[in-house]
Amino acid sequence: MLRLFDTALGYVTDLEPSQAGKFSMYVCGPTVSGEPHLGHGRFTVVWDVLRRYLTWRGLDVRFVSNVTDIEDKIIARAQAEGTPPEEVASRYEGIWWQTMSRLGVLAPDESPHATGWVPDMVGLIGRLVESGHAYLAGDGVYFAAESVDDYGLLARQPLDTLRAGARVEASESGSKRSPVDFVLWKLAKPGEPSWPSPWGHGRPGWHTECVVMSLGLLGEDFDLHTGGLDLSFPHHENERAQAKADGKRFARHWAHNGMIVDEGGEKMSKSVGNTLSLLDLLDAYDPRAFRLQVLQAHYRSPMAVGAGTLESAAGAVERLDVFAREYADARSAAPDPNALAKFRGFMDDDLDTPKAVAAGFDLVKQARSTRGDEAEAVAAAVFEIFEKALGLALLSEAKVVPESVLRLAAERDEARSRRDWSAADAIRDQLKAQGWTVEDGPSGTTVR
RNA sequence: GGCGGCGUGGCCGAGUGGUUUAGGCAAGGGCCUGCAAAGCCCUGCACAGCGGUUCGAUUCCGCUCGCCGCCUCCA
Repeated sequence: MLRLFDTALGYVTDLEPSQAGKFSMYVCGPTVSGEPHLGHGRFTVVWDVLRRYLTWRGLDVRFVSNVTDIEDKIIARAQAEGTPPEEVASRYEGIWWQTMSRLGVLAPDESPHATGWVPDMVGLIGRLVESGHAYLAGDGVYFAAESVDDYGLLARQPLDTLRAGARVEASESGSKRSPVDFVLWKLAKPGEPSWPSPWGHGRPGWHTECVVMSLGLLGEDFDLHTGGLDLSFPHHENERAQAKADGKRFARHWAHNGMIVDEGGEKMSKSVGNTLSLLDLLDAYDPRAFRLQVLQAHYRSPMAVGAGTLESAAGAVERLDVFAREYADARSAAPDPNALAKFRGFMDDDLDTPKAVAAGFDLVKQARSTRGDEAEAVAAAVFEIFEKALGLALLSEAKVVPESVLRLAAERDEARSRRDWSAADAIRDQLKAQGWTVEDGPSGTTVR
C-alpha cells in the first residue's frame, strides 16, 4: 500500500482507503481570476501523478477538483474590465483546462463550481449559526474558530499561538470577534454579484465551498484531501473546522505539495508578484519538460524553476524520445516485472518520484545494454512507467518532415554514396541551419 | 514573537551511520562514424562552519552562520 506524509499527523502513514479497491480524493483547484502560474502547474501535475499511479495500481479512483468561479479577485477584474464576473471566470477557466491538457493532466471526474453550490453552502452556514459556531457581524457571517476544540491541527499549532501571531491588520474590519475567525458569507455591496440568504444577499467565503462540494460529491470520510502547502492553513484548517462543527468526519488524510520558488529561493505568490506565467513557459519549452522537472523533485520539497532547469529537463525528454523511437516495438511487450516492482517500491514510499524517475533512466540504459527478449521487456517497463504510471508521453513517431527537407536528405544520401563528403557535409550544415539534427543510419540519412 | 523546514559535486535534485555509484543536464576522455549525430564505456576525491557521540558521520546530537515557509489573499 502507498504510504504518504499526512499533514494532519505530521508523519508518513499508510493510505488505507475507506472502501477496499476504491480511492476518493479532492484537490483544491484554481480561482479562475487570471492565467495559471507555475505553482498551479506543479500542484496539478503532482496530484495527477498520484491519481494516475493509484489507478495504475488497480484502484478505482474518484478524483474531484473544484473551480472557484466567484471571488473578490474575479469581481475586481470584471469591474476593471467592465465585463460581467461570469465572463471573466469562464474565460480563465477555458484557459485553465487548455493548459492542463498541454501539461498532460487528466480532467477530474468531476469539477464542481462554487456558483453551482450556493444553496448548499447557505444550508451549512445556517446550521453553523444555529449551533452557535457562526455568528452574524456587520459585513457578513463569521465562523468562531475557537468553538472547535482542535482548531490548529493542520497548522500544527495550538489556537492560542495562532491567535497571538495573527496579523492585526487582518482583523481590522472590526467585524470579527477573534482574529482567527473567518468569513463564511460576505454581504454584497452595490453592484456585486449575489445570492439570497437569511442574512441578506451576498456570496460565500472561499473556505466554505470546498467543504460543501467535497462532502456533497465524495461523502463523509473520503480518503484524501490535497492542495498546495500554502492552503494547509488557513484554508484547509477552516474547511475542517466547519465540517467538524457540522458533525461530519471529513477527509481521512491530508497531503500538501511544496511551493515553486524563484531564483532567489523565494516562494512564488500572487501578493509578491513574482509568479511566472505557465503559458509562456509551455510556449517556450516542451510541456513535458516541466512535467519531468516536477517529477524529478520530491513533491514536498520547494522547487526552483528557471531557464536552466527547463533546458536540462528538455534534454532529458529528448533522450527519452530517441529511446522511444528506437524501441517502439517494445510497447506491446510484457514489461519486466522486477523493474516494475522496484518502481512501485519507490512510489509507495511517500511518492518518491525522483527515485522512480531515476530508476526509469536506469532501465533505459539497461535496455540498451542487453539484447533480445530481455531488452524488450525492460524497454516495455520504461514505457509502462513513464507513460502509464507517470503520465509522461514518449514520442515513438518521428515528427512530420517537410518535403524540402526530405529532398535534401535524399540529395545527401546520393552525395554520400558517391563518397562526396564535402557535398554531404554542406547539405548537413544547411539542414542544421534549419534546425534539424541529421543522423546517418543503416537506412540512410534521417532528420529529427 | 510563535511553529516548522532547508543549506549536497558546474547547475537542478535524491539519499544514506561504514564495501562501488542516486538520476537528469552540462563538461572532459574513449569506442563507434568518412566526419558527425545518436548510443555505449570511463572521469568529478560533493555533502555550510565548529564541536560532540561513535571503531567510523554527509547521514545522530549541540552550537554558529546563511536561506526559506506558515501564522494574511495565495497552489
